[in-house]
Amino acid sequence: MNDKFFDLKKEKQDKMINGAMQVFALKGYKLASTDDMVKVAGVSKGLWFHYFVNKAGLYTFVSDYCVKYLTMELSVNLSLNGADYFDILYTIEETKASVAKIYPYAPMMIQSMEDENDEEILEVAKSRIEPYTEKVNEALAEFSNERLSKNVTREMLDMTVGYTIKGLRQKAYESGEFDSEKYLSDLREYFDMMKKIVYSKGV
Amino acid sequence: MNDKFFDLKKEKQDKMINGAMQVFALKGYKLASTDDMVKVAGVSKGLWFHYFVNKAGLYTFVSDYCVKYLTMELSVNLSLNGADYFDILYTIEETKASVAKIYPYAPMMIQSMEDENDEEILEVAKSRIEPYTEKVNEALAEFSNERLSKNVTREMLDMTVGYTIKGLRQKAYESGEFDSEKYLSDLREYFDMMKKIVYSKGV
Amino acid sequence: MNDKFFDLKKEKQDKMINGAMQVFALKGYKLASTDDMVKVAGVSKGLWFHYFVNKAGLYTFVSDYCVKYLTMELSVNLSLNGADYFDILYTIEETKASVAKIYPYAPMMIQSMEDENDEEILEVAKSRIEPYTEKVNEALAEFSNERLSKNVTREMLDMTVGYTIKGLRQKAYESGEFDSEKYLSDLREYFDMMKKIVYSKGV
Amino acid sequence: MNDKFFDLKKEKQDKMINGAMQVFALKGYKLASTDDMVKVAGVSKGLWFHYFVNKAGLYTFVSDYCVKYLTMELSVNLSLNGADYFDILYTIEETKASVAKIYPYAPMMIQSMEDENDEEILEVAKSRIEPYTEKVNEALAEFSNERLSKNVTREMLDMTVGYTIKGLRQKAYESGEFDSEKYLSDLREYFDMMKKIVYSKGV
DNA sequence: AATGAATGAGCCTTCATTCAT
DNA sequence: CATGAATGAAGGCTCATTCAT
Repeated sequence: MNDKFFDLKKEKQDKMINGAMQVFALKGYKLASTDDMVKVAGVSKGLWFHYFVNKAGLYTFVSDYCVKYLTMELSVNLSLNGADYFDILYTIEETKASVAKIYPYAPMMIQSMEDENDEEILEVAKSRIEPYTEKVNEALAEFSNERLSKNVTREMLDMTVGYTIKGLRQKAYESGEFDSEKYLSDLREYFDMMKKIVYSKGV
Repeated sequence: MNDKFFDLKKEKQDKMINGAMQVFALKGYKLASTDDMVKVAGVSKGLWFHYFVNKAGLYTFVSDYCVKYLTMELSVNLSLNGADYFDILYTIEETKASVAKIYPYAPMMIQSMEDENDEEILEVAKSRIEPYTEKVNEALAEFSNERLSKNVTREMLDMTVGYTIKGLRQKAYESGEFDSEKYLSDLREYFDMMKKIVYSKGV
Repeated sequence: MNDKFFDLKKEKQDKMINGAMQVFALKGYKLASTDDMVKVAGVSKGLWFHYFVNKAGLYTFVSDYCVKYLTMELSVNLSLNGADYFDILYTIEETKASVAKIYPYAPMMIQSMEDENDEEILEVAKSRIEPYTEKVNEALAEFSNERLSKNVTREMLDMTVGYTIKGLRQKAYESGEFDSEKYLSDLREYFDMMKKIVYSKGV
Repeated sequence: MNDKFFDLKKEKQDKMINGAMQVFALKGYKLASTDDMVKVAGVSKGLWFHYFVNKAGLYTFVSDYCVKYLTMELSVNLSLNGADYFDILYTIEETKASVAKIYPYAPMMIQSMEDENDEEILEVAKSRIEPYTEKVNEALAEFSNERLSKNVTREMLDMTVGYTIKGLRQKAYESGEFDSEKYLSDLREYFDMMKKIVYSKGV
């Protein structure tokens, strides 16, 4: 990319980042069209290529930016946190929800990257998401499995909770915009239930 | 479509159905290219149009076929079944796995139809899937919520189980082909855990 | 072409000739599709190629056949004829109209050949029509220009009469089928008028 | 269409209009290929669609433009005119010939529109030509039939003159380009003859 | 810096032609 | 002899990318 992008007014930078993120997140790499971005961001076609060389370069930048921004926010929020499994996850999703205030499609972009399967960009998508995954795993590592009911393994829990969060997130985008409120309240309800059934009684 | 398709040798019919199903399931309607299908099924470009008029016609046929085939199989398998929530679901997924023996991408096609969001074909995708959804709901209606622990609502259960099944199914396709064995064993393990934690003790 | 075509039952030969003639005459060489001919003649696609090798071969045969048939008929009809300019022309067109009883699109085919401008078949179309033109010219040569009013040259007469006949013929096909009656009566009316205004008074 | 077309340099606009007009006029709607236009106008394939959406849009624009331009010119030239039948017609054709200086295929395009029979575009072709037909009829209405010889009806005259003009126009294109000089001189000669034979003596 | 006109490779679709049955 | 399934080249159209202004 062309670093002079950062010399643009922050406002314009964000308009472009948001535009690209929205289109990439909603349609995936291949179906994201430059014309869509032109319309959504109100920035001429040539400019995208001026700063980001080509579509792949733009994707690389946006996915990178998205993950870095989120990871940074997580660094702040997670450091304060206790070690309950669901509280950690809630904090993470809460952080995403707060990021969505500035970059409304960031949570979906993260998801979109995980689901991306276009050959051309696969490697980029997968590699960029790693720092985020790592951060999450690191945080969850603090949680002691001993608190789990003997009926529940940590692997099973990670799996079902992971898929459920993903499902709820997609649901939160159903209106076209990210519904923060609904998302967090759905999550809270789900986590509350889970706490009751996966922890061992004595706790 | 051209009904003479059914006069072809069953083998060729299935080669075409499987080819189209694979490409549609993996890429979605818009990104599914006839060239891909030509490669995958070893059938020339013109022939698809000879039998199915256009891409939308092919999608309509394949999605229809896929759901009808599955629904038929479900009719057989579900009729024998008792009323345990997870047993019903397992039977359903077991049926999908058995359909995958003949149409390896049928389970993913069903999923793909639910996730489809291309304007041109949206209506078709959504309408074709309904008979299946109905069948499933009908089967699950037999299950009495009274058996659930008071910590668990039926809505929450449906939600988390639904998302988890979807997740496991996607995982089963990670190798490129549907891994039936792994899928059913993953499901079994998950369902076993769930049975222990969502049913009320006395049962 | 494959001469075995003539071993077919006359009825089938004519069905094929008529079918090809209709489609070529109505649409011109390039837009005439084999599928149309299949539909119109009720003869399978392969058969056309079996007897005529390719589309150009079929066109060559049909245009040739058409002109030869007409020329033959003209030989008969014109031999009986006196030497009035318009009577000769009327006889010619009357002959075409009678040919149309058996090959309804023959008159239009003749016209279509004159108007043909597809590169691939141009040469064929132009060369095949020559015997007919010659025949007509030969017949008209019998007419002595001396009868014309001094205001009218033979070239001018040929030209305007030629264009007008062509126009009336196209009009006669407007319904989709050749309207023999109307065509001849239009011609008669036109010729009657012309006789009155182009011949010198004394005649 | 995209109105920004009119922001192009007049020169390029005309290159495109002429290119499209030439190919449409010579081949008719269906056989007119964008590749031909690319070659003839030296303008890339994508650009036609950038400005005119699709082939039908381009035809609509060109036929519209062609008729409007001609009708405008006619408004100027016809207003000065007396009421002789052939003088009116000559002025009309003279106007076409002058339009051909800038848009060489405009006269043929007008003819092509009248002859067009492609289903997809039929309605467009017929409707666009109407203002021109009206204009012509309006002008000819000024002419009093009383001047005609009793041997000649107005209908017959309109018919034969119409067909002859059409024929001469086609002839004027035989070289590939419109031969204005030849066309007008042919017309003049024809009209001169006609004047002598269709008007009643006393005039 | 910013714009959008211009290009051409690629995809859907049609249709003459081939060939197995 | 007859059929129509099968093929692939060509045409309409889209879209990432380039470039003159």
